[in-house]
Parts: sequence; C-alpha cells; structure tokens
Amino acid sequence: MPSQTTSTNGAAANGSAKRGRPGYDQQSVLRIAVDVFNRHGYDATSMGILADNLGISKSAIYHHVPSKGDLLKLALDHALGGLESILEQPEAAAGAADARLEFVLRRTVAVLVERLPFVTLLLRLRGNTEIERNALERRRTFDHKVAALISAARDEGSLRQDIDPRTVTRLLFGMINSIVEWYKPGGSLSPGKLADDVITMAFDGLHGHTAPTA
Amino acid sequence: MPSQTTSTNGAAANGSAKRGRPGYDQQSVLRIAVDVFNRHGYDATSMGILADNLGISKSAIYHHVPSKGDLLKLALDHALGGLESILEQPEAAAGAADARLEFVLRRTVAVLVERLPFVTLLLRLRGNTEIERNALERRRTFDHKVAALISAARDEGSLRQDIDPRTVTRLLFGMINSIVEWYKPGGSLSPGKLADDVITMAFDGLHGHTAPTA
DNA sequence: CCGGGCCGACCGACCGTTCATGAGAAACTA
DNA sequence: TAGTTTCTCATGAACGGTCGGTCGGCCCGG
Repeated sequence: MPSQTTSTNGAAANGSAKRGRPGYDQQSVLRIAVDVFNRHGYDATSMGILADNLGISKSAIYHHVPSKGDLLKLALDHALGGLESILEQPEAAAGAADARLEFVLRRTVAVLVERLPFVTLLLRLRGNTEIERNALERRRTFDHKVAALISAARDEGSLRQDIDPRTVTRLLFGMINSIVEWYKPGGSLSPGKLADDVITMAFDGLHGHTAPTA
Repeated sequence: MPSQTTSTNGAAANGSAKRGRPGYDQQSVLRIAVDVFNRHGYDATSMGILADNLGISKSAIYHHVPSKGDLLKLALDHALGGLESILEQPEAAAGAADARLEFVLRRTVAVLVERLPFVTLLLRLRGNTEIERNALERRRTFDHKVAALISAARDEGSLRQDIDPRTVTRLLFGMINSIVEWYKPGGSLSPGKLADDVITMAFDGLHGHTAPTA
C-alpha cells in the first residue's frame, strides 16, 4: 500500500559516489515526508505512517533527521526562502509600483509552482508549535511587504481606489495561494500561462474590458 | 488559560426553562468545539484540550455527542447545508447565466460569513476519515455546479474567453474561500461591502476599467 | 574494517473512549 | 410546604492503543 519508491530506495539521483550502505539521504527523506504531510496533514501524519511510505523503519528516520519538527522546519525554510528571495531581486525594488507588483506576483506564482509541496505545507500551518509560529511570522512579513507594494500602486493611480487595499491584498493572496490546492505540474496548463491567467484575472477581471495596453 | 465561558457554563441563552442540571447542551458544545478545532486544527485538537476549553471534564463531552468524529460531522453538515441551499433558490436557476452566477457568488460570500467557523472547518479538511471524504465529495459537487454556471456565462459571451473555465473556477473559489482565513465579523468591513468587493474584483479586476453599467 | 544506513524492542506520555456514580434543578406527590 | 422522584449534566479512574523518540547492535559496500 505505501507508495514506496521502488528498488533503489529513492536515494536521489546522487551522481557523486558515496561510502557506506546505499539508501536514503536527508534530501530524499525530506521530499517524501513533505508529500506525505500534504496528503494527510502534518499533525495527522505519524512517524510510523511516514516510515511506511519511505519503506524503512521508524527509527531509521531518526538517522537522517533529529525530530519530526526538524523535518517540518527544513521544509518551511525551503518554502520561505523561495518567497523571500523574490523581494530581494532588483525588479522588485525599482520602477513603477504597478510594474514591481506585477513582477512580484508573477514570481510568487512561479515559486509556488517550483516548490509546490513545500509551499503547500507552509500555507496550511495552524501555528501549534514554535516552529510553525516562526514560519507564520516570516510569511506575514512577506505578505506585508507585498501589501505595501499594492498600496503604492494604488497611490500611483494604477489601481482602483474603491476597495480597501487590505481587502485587495487578502483577496489577491487568496486567489494566488489557492494554486497549491489544485495545480498539477506537467499538465496542459504551463506555469507561464498560469501566471498570465492570474495576472489577467487580478488586473482585468472576468469581464475583460481590457484597457488599450499603453 | 482555557478561554472558558464564565459562570453560566455557556449553556446558550436558552430562554425556555429546562429540566435537570444546568450546563451545556449539544449546540453550545458544538459551537465552542468548532472554534477550538479551527484554532488548533481538527487533528491536533485532543478531547482533553477541548474539555479544557469547555471547562468540563473530557468524559462529559461524551454526554452530548457520541464521538469526536460526530462532532466534526455535525459541523460539516451545517456548513454544507448552507452552501447547498444556495443552489436550490429560484434566483440560481432562472435568468441569464451571468446574473445567476453573480447571485450564487454573493450568496456564497454571505454563507461563508454567516457560518464562518463551520465553513472554515470544512475548507481545511484533508480527507483522512470517511466522514471527511464524504464532506469533501459534497463540496466538490457544489463546486462543479458553480463551474457549470461559469461555463454557461462564458458561452453566453458574458465572460472573457481567453482563460480556461476550469482555471477561472478555481481562482475564483480560491479568492472567495480565502475569506474564512481573514474575515472578522463585526469589524469595519460589512458582509455586504465584502460581497461587493469580491464581485468587483472578480468581474472587473484591480485596474477597474468598468464598462458603462448598461 | 570503517562508517553510513538500518532494524527491533522498548519508553513514557498522551490519545479517544467507557463506566459507575454524583450533583443539582424542575416536576410530582402528600 | 416538605419530601420524593425524575431528568440532565457532570465526574474521575481506567482501558487499549498510538504517539514521538531512544537505544544497542546488525548489515554491507568502499
């Protein structure tokens, strides 16, 4: 029943020769763990279930990672790192606010897709442990910076002014973040077209009375 | 620490005189339980934690409800009942597709707000138990019916045609469903204005090149 | 023969649930 | 009015089971 990775215990296509008995390394354990976490929910995933899915014993997991919480922490760091790096890029800091906003939104969609399972895990946190609360804090910081960008674009006159910018931010993030709940990479919808669709819906809406593009 | 309801054990403002020892009834237990479930996540909420929040013992909970799963089932039925009743109303069945769509979306936002904690619980399910899978199935049925409405509006020419209707549906639901993650009733944003904002963002987008309203 | 990878047995804590019984207010009887 | 019954809500100890995590030792390829 466990969707175990066959034969070569999933030890990741590790090009470099390694000593010792072949098997998992931390990266491949993490990859599979995140998948299982997303399938059952983090809290509902016991180390026993995780071990079944890995095809190794429960105690073997502790050879690769010190605790269940560390597994979560590694995953969340990867997700948050991807998001935070967006705002460090030059295109996010220079130019007209609405152009910067579009850049950030496109990159956010891209990161969601590239690191799909990791970001999925992040977006489903409830903040039960200190690890989760730290991650939620970092995510909130990211959200606030984007919210500031939206306010700037609004003040520039690029965005409609009849909706509270905080409402706009939340609805926008709601739309974008929902991607992790349904997007399947490798399907007919490419990441590029997905980003286009998101931008189109966000800026021009369903009716599509598109303004003459400058 | 538990945010227990003081003095009158929270037995709901029940006007009619009741026999027996005063205390909780099923409804008030359910209300608080759903709140706690939403704060910690359903799986992460133990009956012990729940009992602490109720201010009664763990075993007392079983006087009101036969199991933790039944508590979840009651909550999900309430949420799903609200959503499903939308599509049974006449305004959802007659008239132009885009008018029907707007009606359904407005009512959906309203139900989300009216039954906020219950719908929140529903939207966070992972499908671990049979109860959860049944609920997810009912939710999927609702989504599909709205998706059909979107397709109809598109075929009518009311909606833009450069985005796959399934993508539209998902982004739209992503935006609307996100409400449960941030909306606080009683604040400065009224449910009516919220629905207006959602409709505006969905149909006309952030740029707001609104077409002359007929 | 070293060292990374793994195992089975085990731990204390906590899980959801059960049970026999107590507490307390309304309703009935005298 | 006083006493008794009836009804609902609540209790605390305990059950079998599962949780995250530990420990000591075996496996096996470079």
